[in-house]
Amino acid sequence: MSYNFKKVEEKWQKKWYEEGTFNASQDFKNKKKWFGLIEFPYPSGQGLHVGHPRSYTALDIIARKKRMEGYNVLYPIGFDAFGLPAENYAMKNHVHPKITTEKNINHFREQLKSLGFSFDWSREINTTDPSYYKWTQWIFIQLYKKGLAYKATMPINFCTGCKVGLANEEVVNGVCERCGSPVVQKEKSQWMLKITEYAQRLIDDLDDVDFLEKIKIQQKNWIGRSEGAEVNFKISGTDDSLLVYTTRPDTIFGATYMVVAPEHEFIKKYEDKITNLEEVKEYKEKAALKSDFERSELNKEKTGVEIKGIKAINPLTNEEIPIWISDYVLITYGTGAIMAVPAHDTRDFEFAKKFNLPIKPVIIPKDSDLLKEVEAEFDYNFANDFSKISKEDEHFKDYGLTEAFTDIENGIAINSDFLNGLPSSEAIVKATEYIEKNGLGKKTVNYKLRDWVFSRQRYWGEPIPMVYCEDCGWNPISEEELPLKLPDIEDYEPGENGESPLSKQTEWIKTKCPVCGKDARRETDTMPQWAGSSWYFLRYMDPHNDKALASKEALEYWSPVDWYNGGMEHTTLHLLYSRFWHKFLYDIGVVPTKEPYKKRTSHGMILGTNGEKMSKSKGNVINPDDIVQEFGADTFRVYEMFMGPFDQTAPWSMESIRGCGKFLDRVWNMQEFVEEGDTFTKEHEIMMNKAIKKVSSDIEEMKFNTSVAVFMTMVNEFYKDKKINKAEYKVFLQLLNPFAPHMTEEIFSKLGSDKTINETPWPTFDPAKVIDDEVVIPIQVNGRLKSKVMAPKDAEEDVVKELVHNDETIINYLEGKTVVKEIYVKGKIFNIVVK
RNA sequence: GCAGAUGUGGCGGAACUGGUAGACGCACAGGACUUAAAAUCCUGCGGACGAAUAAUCCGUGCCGGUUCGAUUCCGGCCAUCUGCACCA
Repeated sequence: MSYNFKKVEEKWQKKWYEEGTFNASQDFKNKKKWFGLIEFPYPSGQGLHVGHPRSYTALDIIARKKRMEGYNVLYPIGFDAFGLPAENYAMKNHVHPKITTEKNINHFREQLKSLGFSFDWSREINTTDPSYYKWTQWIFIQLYKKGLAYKATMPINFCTGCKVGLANEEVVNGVCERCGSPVVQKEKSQWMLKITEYAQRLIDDLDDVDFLEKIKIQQKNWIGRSEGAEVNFKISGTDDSLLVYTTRPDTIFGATYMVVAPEHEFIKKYEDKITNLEEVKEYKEKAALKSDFERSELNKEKTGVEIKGIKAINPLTNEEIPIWISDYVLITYGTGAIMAVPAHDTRDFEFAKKFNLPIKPVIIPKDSDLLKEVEAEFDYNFANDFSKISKEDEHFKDYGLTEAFTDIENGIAINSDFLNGLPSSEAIVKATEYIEKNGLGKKTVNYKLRDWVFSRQRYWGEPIPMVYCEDCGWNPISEEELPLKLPDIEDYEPGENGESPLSKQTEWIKTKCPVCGKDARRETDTMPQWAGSSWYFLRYMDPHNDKALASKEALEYWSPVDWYNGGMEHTTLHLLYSRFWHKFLYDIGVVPTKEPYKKRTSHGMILGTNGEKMSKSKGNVINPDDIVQEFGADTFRVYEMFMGPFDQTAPWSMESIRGCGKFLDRVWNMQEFVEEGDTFTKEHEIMMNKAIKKVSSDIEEMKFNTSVAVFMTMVNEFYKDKKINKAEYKVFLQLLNPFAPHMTEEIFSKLGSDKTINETPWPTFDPAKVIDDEVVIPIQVNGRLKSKVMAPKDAEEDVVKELVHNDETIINYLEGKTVVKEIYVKGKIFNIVVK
């Protein structure tokens, strides 16, 4: 009786998808809800990747279990369909992206259905559908109205060969991914979203959600909060000053020069005073020509030019110090200018070495001999005479000044007047107080996070619903006009100088100003791919609503997403962007929760059989269709869950998947010897209870691989004496159902049941029956296993002790030795310490 | 450089809050069935020394520590992977 997976899988899929078995009920009042979410795919021409089902199967298992536990489950699916590949394909083959997208979606849908996922297909969404992106545009307008969307001139990646703006992922090692020409930065006026306004809340609210710790850490690192101070350095001979940001105000006494970024306005301001203006301007221009890649290239020599003719004054030492221009200072961070403390900053140290600038130590390691000497003499200013410190000087070694000393944990201030003798952490506080008290500057917080560049010079994206009028400036179109539909075009080539293809659609661009009614023009840039995915989970709650992005009632009931699984590669962009949008929607009263996702987990990547990342060029791509064809969906699902820990990478193995197929065949063939019986047999009772306990908790902890191992062990047990009864078989099938839904439903119905497994409650276990009455107690001597005895599970020490001392191996072993100590851990172990 | 993760048989991997290391699967070997092969079923399978399923020793990246007992805890290294990266 061999198993025909093709027939069985088709039968059940037809039943599920035609009858809408998994459509989430609209019962908003009487049932607990559970909303499970996976990252909706981009429908690429290559079809589904074997990596997609890993995540989808995992949450499908959880969703199926939750249904059996009585939850009203929402497990939806959709397509994130705007994006580059469709547009590039259109350029090459002159096929409208709409057509390729539709074709690809149809293919994906078939593939997903062939795997038996319990998605609610009645709620399928598509980000390129105008009824969907109407609300993406609506959210943008709300952001604009609250001042969170603004225009700014920002550099774009521009390919000198294709004359087109490129996305970051299209720039590989500084050249264009397609033609290999160098990529330069080109200034362009673009829409920006003020995500920085939410930086602090995006950090703080991580405390309230259940995300994997590594996800929280990555998000925090990305946001990059740092505390420090802004300090003014006077420009010598003027009332003006240069503002810097520092996280180490305790090192100001060691600031021996300053540096401004090439783009800093300072240069323009002092043009007439700078005596080497030509040289400075030349440096500035050279820096502008460098790409981001070149500028941040590793191990590169520092470059810079001194700005001659003006000096700054260190506010604490009152010494005149030089000002330099260098591209190691970034205009985008802090104030675009720094005070350089070469003794205690690695980059400043390198720069000072190269240009022979003074290096003045103001911190000393707390365990150095020199510190003891200094303390004994009560003279923290001993080194003010720098001529004494040279490479030959013994003291120099103690300073560790062959490199910058940056350790904040282990530093003591010296050469720093009122800070002398303080550990760095205290010195920071005291220095900051001093700065504020004396009007030199103030305490500040900085973030690495930049505002979100929201414009793309592309066709296949949501049009930005903004209009420019000569008199009124930028204004959003009226909300009644939404959606602003993407016009159908035939020429997908970019416009002049990397403009969007829409810039050539003269008729579409022409419009009236929404404020004054005069002739005006539309924005031709479109939104980035991240836009549609920043709120899609909300649309699932009420996907067909044309009055709002979702009804209040639906949002109240389904929010937040209970469990969101996705890849680590989306931790810093998609996950952060969607949290930002959600917080904004919360602020304007659209959504009821501060955070969109209660819980976030991640899956590991599936590698090729050679242990490398799957890629066409390496020829190690596994096509899911071939796998389903050869082994069936159930085997595919079981294998992907069995292959290793869910959150870690795992290589594909054709041999191992065969093993999973064999296991399912054995499950099927148990029908040949199943006996009548409506309770567990005595011999299987403990095993069944243990299995229910283990599988139930494994699923919640995503330890699917060990659940599959439990199933295999059980089957081996049933085969030992070819003994299983109907009650045992049924519970076994219920537990296995989330993993292998088709086969288990089929056997279940053949065993004679008026319900499908999907309609039965999840099995429960009896806590009293998960421990054997008799347990094996290992006996160790000096921590090494020597023998074992059987004992009742709650046996007291004296009982076990007697058993142990009657054990022949142990008697032999203890001969001629002295027992020092005996340790018994109830039901676990007996250890004898001997001499 | 910073942050995070990982390191256990030939391979993928188990091991609860410190308590029998190697569950389960793959590969491999032997056997049963078969004219034969495939499939299936049964058995073995970390290493050393053994005829041995007798005893002993070694063994969870390396070195050391705590403990009756360490894959697990602590300190110090090494290697690999993934993010980020001149963030002052």
